[in-house]
Amino acid sequence: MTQGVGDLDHSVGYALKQAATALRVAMEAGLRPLELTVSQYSCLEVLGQRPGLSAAELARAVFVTRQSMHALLLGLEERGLLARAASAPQGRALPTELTEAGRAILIEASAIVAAVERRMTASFGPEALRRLVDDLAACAEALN
Amino acid sequence: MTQGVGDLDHSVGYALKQAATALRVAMEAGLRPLELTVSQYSCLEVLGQRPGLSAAELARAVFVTRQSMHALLLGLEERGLLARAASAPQGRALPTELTEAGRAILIEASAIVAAVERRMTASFGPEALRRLVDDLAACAEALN
DNA sequence: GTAGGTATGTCAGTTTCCTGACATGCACGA
DNA sequence: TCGTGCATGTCAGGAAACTGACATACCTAC
Repeated sequence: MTQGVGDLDHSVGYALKQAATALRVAMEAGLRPLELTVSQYSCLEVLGQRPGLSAAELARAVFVTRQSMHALLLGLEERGLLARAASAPQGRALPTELTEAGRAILIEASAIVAAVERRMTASFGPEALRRLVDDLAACAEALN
Repeated sequence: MTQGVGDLDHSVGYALKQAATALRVAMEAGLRPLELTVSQYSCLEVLGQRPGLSAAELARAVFVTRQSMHALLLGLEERGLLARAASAPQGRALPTELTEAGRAILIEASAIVAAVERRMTASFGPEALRRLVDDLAACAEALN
């Protein structure tokens, strides 16, 4: 079992990196007019679907450290796109929510990202698409 | 067509990011004993399969800018893992090749990464695996 | 032959994310 | 009650990637 990775054209890892990079680049390009980075958009999207999340919970959902999320939140709060509770209802966690401006820009951004995803998977049928999502989730699950 | 992304559990983009992140984390952990970053390993792996590539070609294969690849190559060359031609046979491109030490560490690293990939796709049959790779390649293709 | 376009190597500066560290608030058991 | 452990928020420093810029080498068209 000391075999190597083998031809990159048949490596799952390489294909995964290739697809993820292409998606990130396309999202960056699409979101640039809104002056949103992919991380910032991800933060808004998660917050739109799960209002009241703390910075640490957001960080886990967006796959960054809570330190990075902290800086991200400062920027978005400065732009008036979200608001953080001034004091913690319980524990230290500060619930965060989108402002009206945040919801507005999220609608635009989410439409842009949805269009990118549709372009990426235009050749997939609904069943193949669902299977791909499930397979990717299984990959992540197997490594955690 | 101004619909948003929708539930993240059913979003291809989110699943892709999740899987790619899990893979990157697992690779970082596996490669740490060799004191190799994922980018450094990727560089060695590509170079092992396609000797003589230039820095710019390597950069494209590894999905980084040629500036980043330049810094990467300096580090790997300093460690004696690869050697770059002193002058260009034609044009400005400097062919790069692995040294004996580079080939040796690549064998170790490639085995580690292959093990991670196997762990990630342990629940997949050969056909499902090939289909996943093809689907990911199609995703990348559709965005480029 | 010369000008324009493209590809490469390299330097510099900036951004973004990370690791490390510390303080605070809560839960649990001795 | 008190100490231990854990999660969170935050500050500081460093590593890794990026963009912008410039010089060089080739290739094409005029």
